[in-house]
Amino acid sequence: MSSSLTARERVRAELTREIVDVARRQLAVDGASGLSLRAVAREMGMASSAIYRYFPSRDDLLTTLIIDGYNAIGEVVENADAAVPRTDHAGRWLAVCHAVRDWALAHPHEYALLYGSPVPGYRAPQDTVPAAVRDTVVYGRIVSDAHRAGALNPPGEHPPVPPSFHEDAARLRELIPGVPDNVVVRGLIAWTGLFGWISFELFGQFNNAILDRTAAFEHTMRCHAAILGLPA
Amino acid sequence: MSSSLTARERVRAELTREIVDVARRQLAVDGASGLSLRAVAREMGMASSAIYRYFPSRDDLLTTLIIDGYNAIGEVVENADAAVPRTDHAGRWLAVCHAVRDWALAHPHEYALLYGSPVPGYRAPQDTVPAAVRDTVVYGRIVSDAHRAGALNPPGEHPPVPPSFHEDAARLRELIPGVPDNVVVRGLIAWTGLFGWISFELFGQFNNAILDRTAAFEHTMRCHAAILGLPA
DNA sequence: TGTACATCAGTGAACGCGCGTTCACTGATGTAC
DNA sequence: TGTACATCAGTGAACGCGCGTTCACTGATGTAC
Repeated sequence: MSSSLTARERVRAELTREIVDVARRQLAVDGASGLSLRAVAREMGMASSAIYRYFPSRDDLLTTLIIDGYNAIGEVVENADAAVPRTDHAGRWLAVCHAVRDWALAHPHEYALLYGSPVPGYRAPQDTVPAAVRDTVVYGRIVSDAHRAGALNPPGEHPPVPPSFHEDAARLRELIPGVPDNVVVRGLIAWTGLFGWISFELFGQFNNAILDRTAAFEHTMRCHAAILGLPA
Repeated sequence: MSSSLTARERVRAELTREIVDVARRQLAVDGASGLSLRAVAREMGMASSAIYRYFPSRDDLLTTLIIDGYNAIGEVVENADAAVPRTDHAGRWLAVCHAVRDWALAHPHEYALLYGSPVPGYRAPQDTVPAAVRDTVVYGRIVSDAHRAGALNPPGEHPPVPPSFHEDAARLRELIPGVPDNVVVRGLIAWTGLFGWISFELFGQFNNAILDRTAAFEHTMRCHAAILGLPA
């Protein structure tokens, strides 16, 4: 119960949250390498050394931002999926695609922190893993739901699966239960294709090449659904 | 003719090259944000101000590194393509895929500079464009060669093409001449899938998920070829 | 309810570091006659 | 071939800035009796 917290504890929780908020705002403006404890302290009107009462180092603050970011994407994806009828698998896939892209366009630097080049000198601790797979679980569930509904039939030829991929596919089935190897690959293709697209769009590779990106994205993700074998 | 250069000009050209080499080595170790003119000067045993006789600013040096990087990828891709018989279109595609990935694994920080998060505060000038599309031209040629050979038939359903994507597809046909819209999309999917994969692998998204990455990559790119409709 | 002590938040100065860029200057290389 | 002048490369000091982190200290909040 929150009323059982002492005044000190409540202030501490509040200030911790505020530090993270300020840091996130600076991240949004300057990018990860522009994030500095001193700047955060300055904006909060406190001594730079005071931050160390809340975060033992800059890297810990970064870790918090990363976990928050993954959770933000995870939440947005979960909500998008939940808003579509369970049996409309293609619709669910399209909804989550748009959700990720919209979030990325609204938070480009946060997206870059999660899916772009690693921050030099920073080693992500294992704590980020649960948050990092939160969205992935949703993609996997959509595909395996479709498979369980019996309507999943990826078109075209399927090259023979090499033995060692068979092992990796087995591991990936923790996220997409029950589907055969050729569906796992198509899932991988959709997954890397979704984020490959967004990264290309955000990082400038589509400049001078694709103008109506929303339309091109929508169409491309529809094609991914067709390639996955999701009934339209 | 190089013998017509004065001694001064020859030394200047040599030193310029050496500065770029040292900078590239530092980039490889510390990443883009760790690249500093002072460190380059230190390693070359000259005053930091001397660098300014060769590059007007740090950004200009970065631009040179970026252009060199795109050219390195372009060359590697061109060579890989050239080593495969012209009519083996799937083989050509697989060869260029491996070429890009091998280069990226060997030069992770350079790859990140080209395809990762934008360097904060750096605006890429228009000069980088010709080098940046050098590899893309090769992918486009493989697909349009296959199309011209009459053997290109992307399997599965093709969602209706929205009008504004039709316009973008027309622009993209400068790189993949002659192919219909549905092939353009599949080309986009293969392209974003290739780089999406490599970025995921390099930036850590495959940790704890895919172990034999070379096998998984090979298989996935084979599937991309099948999806494109390249005869195996 | 009041007092004594422990815990904690926040301060401000300091350490030690690195950076990009400018500027007046020296000395060597190239050019024109 | 030799001299006078212009061009250029490289120096070293300086400007002005920012950073992460540590440390001894003050003063307020919480706890135990």
